[in-house]
Amino acid sequence: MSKKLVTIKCDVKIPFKLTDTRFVNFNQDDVVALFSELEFKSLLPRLQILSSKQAKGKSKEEQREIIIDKYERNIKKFKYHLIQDDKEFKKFFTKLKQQKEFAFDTETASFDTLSAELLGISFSWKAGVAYYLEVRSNLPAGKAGKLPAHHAYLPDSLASRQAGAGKAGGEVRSDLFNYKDRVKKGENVLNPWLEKLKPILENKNIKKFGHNIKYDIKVMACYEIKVQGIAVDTMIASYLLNPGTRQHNLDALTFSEFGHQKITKTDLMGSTFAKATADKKGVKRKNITFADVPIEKLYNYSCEDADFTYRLAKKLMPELKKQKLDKLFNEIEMPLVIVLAQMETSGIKIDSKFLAKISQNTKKKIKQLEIKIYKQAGKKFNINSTQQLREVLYEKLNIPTETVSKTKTGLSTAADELTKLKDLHPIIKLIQQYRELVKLSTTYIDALPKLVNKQTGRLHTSFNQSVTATGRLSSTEPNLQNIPIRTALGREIRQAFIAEPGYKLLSLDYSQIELRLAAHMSGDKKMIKAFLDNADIHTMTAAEINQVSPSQVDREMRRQAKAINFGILYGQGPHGLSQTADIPYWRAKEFIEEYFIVYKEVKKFIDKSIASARKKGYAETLFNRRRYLPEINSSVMQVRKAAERMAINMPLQGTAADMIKIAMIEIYSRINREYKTNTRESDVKMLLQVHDELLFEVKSDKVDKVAGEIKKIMENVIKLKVPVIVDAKVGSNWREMKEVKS
DNA sequence: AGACTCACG
DNA sequence: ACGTACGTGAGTCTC
Repeated sequence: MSKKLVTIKCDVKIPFKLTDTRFVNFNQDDVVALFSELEFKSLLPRLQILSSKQAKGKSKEEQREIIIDKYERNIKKFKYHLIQDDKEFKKFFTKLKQQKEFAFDTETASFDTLSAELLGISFSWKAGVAYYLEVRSNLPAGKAGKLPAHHAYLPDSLASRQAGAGKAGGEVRSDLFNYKDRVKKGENVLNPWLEKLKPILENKNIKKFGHNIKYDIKVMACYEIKVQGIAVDTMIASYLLNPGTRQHNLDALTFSEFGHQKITKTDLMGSTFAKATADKKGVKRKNITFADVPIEKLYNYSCEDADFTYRLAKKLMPELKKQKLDKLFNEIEMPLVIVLAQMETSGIKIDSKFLAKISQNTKKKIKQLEIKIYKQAGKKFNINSTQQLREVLYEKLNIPTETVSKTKTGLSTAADELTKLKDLHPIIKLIQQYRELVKLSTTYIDALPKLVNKQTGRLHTSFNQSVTATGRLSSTEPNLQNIPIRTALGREIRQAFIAEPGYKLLSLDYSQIELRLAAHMSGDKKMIKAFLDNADIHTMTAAEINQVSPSQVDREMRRQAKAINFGILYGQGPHGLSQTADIPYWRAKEFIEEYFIVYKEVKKFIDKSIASARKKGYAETLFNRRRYLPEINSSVMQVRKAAERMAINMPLQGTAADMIKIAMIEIYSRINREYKTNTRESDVKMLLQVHDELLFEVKSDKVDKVAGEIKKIMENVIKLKVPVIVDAKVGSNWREMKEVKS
């Protein structure tokens, strides 16, 4: 009997708390037995290996070797080929040429797609068969160079930037195409294998499958190969089929769909990704990359990727069709991939000097606040620690806590709670100011300049297409969808987002798109009329629920009406409204009742959304995007109500997301058709998407024309029962923007 | 790794 | 009687 314990993380659903996380220890052998019995396979192979006699008492490193060995025996049944010389390549290439569709996957030395050095590419067009082309020592030397700040990614160019072959040396192994001669003559030629592959990868009629294919597109673009015929991204296919989960990585899908456990990156590279604790201690972390993995292991790994990407594509596509998600997939999500690739590659220019200046000022102010806070508290403490702050406020200073809500660990110190206390003690306001400055300073002012790409001098975010439950995009490293705007210092940060000389930033945003969609989808006559009359919707709502004429609506009434209009979109109840509108509970309750009398069809729409989600098991958008809501039938009221709110919100938020995605695709095609210059640059670049806003960098003299064209595209994505209004603004930075008159 | 807090739509 | 708006990502503290 193994005594080794396995810790399992469990999400436990319990009444009134929704979920909680517990860690439970089990005997390892029991877990193996249990998982087998339940056919719950995900961890099974690994656990079996680790509890085998062979692995007992071995070090982590030795266990890793055992796992890899076992894995290599596992894939013996597959035909994975390593292609290293021209003879093999020619044989492979003859077969590739006959294919109408295939999966491919690129392996690179780093994860920075602007300078990712290609190590190899794997291909598969038949389950269980794959080829890995090693190209790392075939790179043409002497092509090192800087990316121009304004390189165009697609349609045509990404400045060549291949920094020779690095450590592998610029040895040219091939004599295809008289390659050596051409290099000697100083001709600008690609690696000969890549040159052969280029027409196939660029052929629109040959379908390509990939997993997170945006990455491979960007890598190939570094080699001036413009991948076309992008048919299936299996990550996105999985996302559309099940948007609620985040398990869309290839390893997880391979396992859940085929019961095959792939070798993981960690197994392959050891503790490369292990925590950066070593960094903090000043110990230099080993920087292992794919480049350091022996080719015998790497080719199997890569072939497995291509193989299972192919199999997944073949399996998931019929499933998408069956669920009627194929149109959304083929006409929105897949065409969007290339748009996002271009946006990420373009990046946005940042005024780092300006941020450095703000940083200094902010740091000074933070120091001053610290001193004042310590004085008020009567001692020094870490203000960033909620634990210590809680102790100072609620114990040392005895600030009354009747109104303060609790978190799992004790009394809350969140902004809302502090606002309630702001008149009770002078320290509260100081802490509020301190929090704002520290937040902006650490998350933006100091963080953004560090992420500027050295080659391009610009900030390149990643847009993730398979994260959100509603169909929105998300943005990481850095998140450029949450750049401050609500406070004065926040707006200063926006000022650091600038355009190149000779260019302007152009912003276009949908005006009240979710409310307009609510009007359209509910068919509510009063709401539709308000939008048709181009009236101020919040004023109209205020007039209706207070039963006064619009001219009698004061600021306070409008503010409350605005809160209720937004609250409705999220299924908010009286308590929530009383908080956001800052009115008593009874008043909020009255308001909501009155609101549903005025906007009868909105109430019906809400009820219908819930009923439909209950019947079908999912909420859906106008474009058939789904969000599964199994909990809408929960017997726990809390849980059920939460699912009902999601059923109300998702069709609105999700349809808005669908609309802007369609607009982006159309705009992208327009830009490439009309604004490509002869230097393969573009006078118009799409830079960012912030849910209902698109940000462009546009040649100054073309701003007016472009603004009009884009506005028209955005407004006409779909025909609604109400007008769709897009506001256009232009400026030399993201803060000071003036309306563009059309 | 989780909890908390807070930036955005 | 419960808690109370939807959707994200990141920095920091704590263990």
